[in-house]
Amino acid sequence: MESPVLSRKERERLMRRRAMLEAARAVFAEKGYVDATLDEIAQRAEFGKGTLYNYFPGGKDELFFTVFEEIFAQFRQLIAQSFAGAASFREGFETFLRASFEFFEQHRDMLLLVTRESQRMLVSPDPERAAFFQKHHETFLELLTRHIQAAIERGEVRPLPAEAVAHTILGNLHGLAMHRLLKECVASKPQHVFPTPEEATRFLSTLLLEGLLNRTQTTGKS
Amino acid sequence: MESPVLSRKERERLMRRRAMLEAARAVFAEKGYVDATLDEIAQRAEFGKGTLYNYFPGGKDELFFTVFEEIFAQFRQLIAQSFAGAASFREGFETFLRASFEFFEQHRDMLLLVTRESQRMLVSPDPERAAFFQKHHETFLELLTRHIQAAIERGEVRPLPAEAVAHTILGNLHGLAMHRLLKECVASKPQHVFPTPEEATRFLSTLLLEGLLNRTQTTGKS
DNA sequence: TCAACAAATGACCAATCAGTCACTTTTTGA
DNA sequence: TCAAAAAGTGACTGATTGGTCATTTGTTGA
Repeated sequence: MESPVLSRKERERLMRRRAMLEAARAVFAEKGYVDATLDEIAQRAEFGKGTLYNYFPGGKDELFFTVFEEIFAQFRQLIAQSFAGAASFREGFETFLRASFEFFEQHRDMLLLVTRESQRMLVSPDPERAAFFQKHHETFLELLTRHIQAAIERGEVRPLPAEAVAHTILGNLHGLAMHRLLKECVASKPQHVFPTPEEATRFLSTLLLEGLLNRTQTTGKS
Repeated sequence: MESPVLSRKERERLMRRRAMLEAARAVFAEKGYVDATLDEIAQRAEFGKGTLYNYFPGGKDELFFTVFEEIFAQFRQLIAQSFAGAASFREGFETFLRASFEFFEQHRDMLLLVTRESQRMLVSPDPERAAFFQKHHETFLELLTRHIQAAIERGEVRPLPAEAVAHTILGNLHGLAMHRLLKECVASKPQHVFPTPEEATRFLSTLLLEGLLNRTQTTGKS
């Protein structure tokens, strides 16, 4: 990002850091914050536990926060790119949904990690943790709110409180992604409801943009 | 429920059980499952820790599951009552939303508890916990799905997959309740967006039933 | 080659806490 | 009244695990 040339040592150090973060992400996703142990992360990264502290002096917390910083940065980028250059709110919105479902499908471990920890941390009794997650959460809301507010002013979207709409959209996205993941995991029903990101997008787009009420009743039924 | 007359001993035993469950609920809500300690629960209930094991031989887990059984039972009742006797889906749906927001407002600790633990437990690595929460989650979905499916068949609601709609509704409900709670807690913005359950209901009802898109564009703007 | 420095390591320590059980207190009913 | 049974108790134990640091291993450059 800043300096184009790094010494071999610096590059190696970054590689090791990366390996540790990958291991941490995998273990956190599989076990959750509390049940994840530094021993397992160290083992998975093929380092001694002490070495972790060379790279992340803050220990478990620093690893955890860093993992989330990266996930959140990716998601912020996803929001920005989806709406950039869209001709209408609807178009940007559907691009955003599609990209998100694809993102969660490709990074299932992140979805699990976010589900397991993000909501929980928002209301953590530890004020530092709560503040970290609330800050990022608000950033997402602001990014989305901007586009929604603009769409409302253009008359594309109903005049509802934009921030609440943003919150709703994020909640729905996460909820539906989880719904798909759960349906897949719970053995009783083999297929999940929306096999492709495209179908999930259509469903959520229809529901949120057009509403639940049926507007084609004019012909009557049967 | 079964026997109308209980001996004094039996009644006293039930009262003590109740006190322990109240204490457990409070501590779980405040600290979360992992950080809640049996010592604190015992102290809060004004019993020795050993006594807890007389009433809940399964220890921490049994206390936790029992607390959730009760919350879930209350919420099932709330769903059933809301739709019973409603003239239309819309009416039942709005009653359900209103009752839910009021429920969460009165039982803030339950909302926190559910937020903190329920999602997390749905994807718990412990299969027993995951199964317990998935079972209850599916029951909620089924209850709602029934009403939605009927509304679709009556032509009141768009022909969308009913179960996915149910999932979406539950997610939105929880999400908006959390949004209100967070706005209240985070000091930066003193007021929350929807001060009353009624306003929250109107917002969510409009959004989900009518959709985001503005349908009053015929007059054009300004 | 090797001394000086840097990095890696994992045995160890201290803290936490669920669960146990030998002991104390209360209740019972004869 | 009082012995036996029931209920209550909290100090203790064993297991877990985040974090430390003395030691080992590897690297550098003269």
